[in-house]
Amino acid sequence: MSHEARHPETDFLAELRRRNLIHQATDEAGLIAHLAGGRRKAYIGFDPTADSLTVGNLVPIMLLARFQRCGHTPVVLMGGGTGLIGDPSGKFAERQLMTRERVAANVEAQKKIFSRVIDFGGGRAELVNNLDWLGPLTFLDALRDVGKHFSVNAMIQRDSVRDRLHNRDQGISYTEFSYMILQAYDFLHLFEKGGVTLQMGASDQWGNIVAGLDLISRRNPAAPAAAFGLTTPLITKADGGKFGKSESGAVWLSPDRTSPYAFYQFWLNAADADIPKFILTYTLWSRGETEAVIAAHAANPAAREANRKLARHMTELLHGPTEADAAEAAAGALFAGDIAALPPAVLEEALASAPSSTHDKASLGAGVPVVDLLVTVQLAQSKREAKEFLASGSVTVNGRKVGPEDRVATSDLLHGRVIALRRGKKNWHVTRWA
RNA sequence: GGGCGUGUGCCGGAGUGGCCAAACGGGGCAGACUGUAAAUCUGUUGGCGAAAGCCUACGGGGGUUCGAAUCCCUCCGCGCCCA
Repeated sequence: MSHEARHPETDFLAELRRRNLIHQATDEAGLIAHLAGGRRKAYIGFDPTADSLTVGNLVPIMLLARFQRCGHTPVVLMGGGTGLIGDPSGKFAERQLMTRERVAANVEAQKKIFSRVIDFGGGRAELVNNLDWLGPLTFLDALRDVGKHFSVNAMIQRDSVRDRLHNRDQGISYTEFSYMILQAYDFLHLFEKGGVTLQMGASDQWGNIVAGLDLISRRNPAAPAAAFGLTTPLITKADGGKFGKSESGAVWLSPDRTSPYAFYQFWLNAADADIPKFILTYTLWSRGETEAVIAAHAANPAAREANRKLARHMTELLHGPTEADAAEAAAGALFAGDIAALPPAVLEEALASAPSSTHDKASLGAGVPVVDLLVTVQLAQSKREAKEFLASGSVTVNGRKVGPEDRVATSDLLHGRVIALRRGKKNWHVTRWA
């Protein structure tokens, strides 16, 4: 792993500013001095709402990685406790509670992702679960020690709560209303017991972060607490679309949910106008490198050099060099040339990471209608849709355009075992016959 | 508690007894152009079927009618006004 070097910058805030990653910060001057004063600890919380995380979570994850590369100690906070309650921020409706088993399983599954970009060796980073301290907390203790410091008057002013209070469709339960108290308590706990002095997060977490700082200062009225908050801006796309969605839905960070191939494609397909921003926001490249790549892209976007480098970098970071190689090879084989002309070994290797399925070779004898194949392989949702695709000339078999009446047969097999289907410009599917 | 209004496809929003699987816009998908880009233009957008057609669908249930998203009853959600 290339956890070391590569990131010569040591001034965390300067690095973030260069990359336009600071949205809001409390007492920025104080924070600069604080970080300059030694090795510090900062944390970001992650909600275990699913068994994986998406590219939408990548900014905060990378934020911790950057923090580490600047010589500090990142702390990953898993919301094993708060996840049992549910964050009302940004939600228009009360959510159904997840079971304890579900939350615990999600926490375990998410843990794996962090070690890909953060080095947990030798105490260089920490991973904690707030269930460890929220679990034992009794209701009475929470009300006396924590709740007493919160003003309901202030709490109902919070956007996340106010929206729900004024929303005629959905109110907010006492449970979700209490969420911010728990999250504030997390900061207090980590500050007092763990020496954590900075909480970071996406801009929608500002309220929760400030609530934590508030609680810390109320609990320590004598000493002005050296605790800080920092948020990153919301990542938007140039065309106004939501970042993090591909044709097939959300882009996840674990390979079982989004294959390295699809992950690579996601970055490769970034719009020109988004490339500079994505490079600054997500890569770990040095100042020189980011500037060079961005300049090259501006000079000749059609070469797509920046797209490829970005896709390669991100895929390697999350899935490792071997998977990145495969994704790159597949992209080259499927989009850059004549697939039918590739030698067997190259083809086999190139397609290793592309979506695929296995079929019975015997059925090829009579010929399999492409219409049916498209459906079974899920390149089309229904037979009617499959016919539509075929009629509009959007389907190819081994790079050859086919029509509604066409069938695939033994003669279509590449090297006796593979038939490559494509629907539309970018949707490939490799069928293997045995 | 009373009155008025409203609930349509992925979303917004027309439609007020047959011509409605439902105008129009957005989004999605596909084609052309390209660079696996953006913008633009074109087509398409419930399911099954080669087709005729059949099935499911206009908040839930029931009814009137040859025929209902459209009329009636009732229930539910939401909004506004009065108490």
